[in-house]
Amino acid sequence: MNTKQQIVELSADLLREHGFHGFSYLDLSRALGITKASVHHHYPKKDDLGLALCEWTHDWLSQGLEHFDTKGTSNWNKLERYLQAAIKHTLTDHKMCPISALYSDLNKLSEPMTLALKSLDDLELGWVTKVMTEGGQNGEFIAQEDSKAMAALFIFSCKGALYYARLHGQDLFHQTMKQFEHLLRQTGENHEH
Amino acid sequence: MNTKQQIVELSADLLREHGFHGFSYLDLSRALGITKASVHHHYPKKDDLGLALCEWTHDWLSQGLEHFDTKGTSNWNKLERYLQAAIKHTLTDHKMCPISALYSDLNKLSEPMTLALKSLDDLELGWVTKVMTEGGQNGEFIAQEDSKAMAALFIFSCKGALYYARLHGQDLFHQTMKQFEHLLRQTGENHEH
DNA sequence: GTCTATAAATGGATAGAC
DNA sequence: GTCTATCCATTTATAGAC
Repeated sequence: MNTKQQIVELSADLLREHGFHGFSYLDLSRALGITKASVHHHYPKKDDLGLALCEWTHDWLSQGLEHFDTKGTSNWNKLERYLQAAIKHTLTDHKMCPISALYSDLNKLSEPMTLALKSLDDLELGWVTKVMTEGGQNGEFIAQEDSKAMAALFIFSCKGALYYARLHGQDLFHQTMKQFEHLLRQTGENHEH
Repeated sequence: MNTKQQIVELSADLLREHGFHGFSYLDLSRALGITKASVHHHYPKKDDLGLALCEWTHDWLSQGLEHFDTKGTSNWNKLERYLQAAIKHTLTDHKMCPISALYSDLNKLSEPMTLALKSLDDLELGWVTKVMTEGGQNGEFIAQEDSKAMAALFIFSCKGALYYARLHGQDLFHQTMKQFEHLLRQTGENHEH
């Protein structure tokens, strides 16, 4: 792998651990065994690196969604796969979702990065909306007049619960999403594994 | 108002606009017309200031919750008052919730501040849980096996929607919380104003 | 592509005079 | 309580040699 790719991969890790303003060119140079000036050669401004990270996140998210979307599974199962990925990523590997990581620095991001972030949201929100719509139509979920709002409810609950889990423990995450499932599927039963 | 109080009040504003690491002693000194050294005299370390901000937020939150809690109103009305305050604060005045602002910097906060933040969460979550429990018992809301999980769902939805509203517009906030209301109250009707 | 060297700015913090 | 002066570390960024 060439240096430029290594820089993005490493930055993606550091982004998810510390946020965009939580790592520096010095951190990158030390980890890669090169100098700061060399990092600047590949990404002159940190904003260039930031845009590359948005592209990286776009690919990361697309691949994830495609994987959750496997043909032949129920719509609820798609959401469960999303949640399982979130659990592994955040609760096990202790990394933030890269979108949440970028949101942490929202007020200091450049306009191009802000726009890129918005389009990442749209990708994620669009996917969950589609799942909600289909699940509502085939009777898996309760009927929804506004699938996008239900999708937002799901995403906010999941990401909020992941944030709080860092201070309040993992149980709160599981209980919150179990509650969401109950509301969405209108069943008193827990889901099967 | 003495200087020490002025510093906290101003810091609380800056916290809600830029996060805890998004403002500096220089910002404070310039706005107050004194030097950095004078600010340090009142709060030697920034962590001291941070703990004072947690206290300030505790008071701010307590007063808010007490206000929403007026006797004789329905439990749903209490949640509506909470939402109205969130709307005014964030969508109108363009300030973050101070708890969310502190969460933005979670990975860089000192341990005392992290503990203080957790206790702020507990205060808020406890209040909403009580409202959910009472509303469930008197038939206002759907029956809940886990009021705390429902409270968490409400808080995460509200705060997530406020975050996203900064990029995606206010409609997403209103639609999301309308969807939550529908799930909680099991009615197809919109709420009266 | 990588290096040395350096610039310019910022942020937190302290010593000591008034 | 406030000031001047200063320190030290960090971060982003550039010039120019190899």
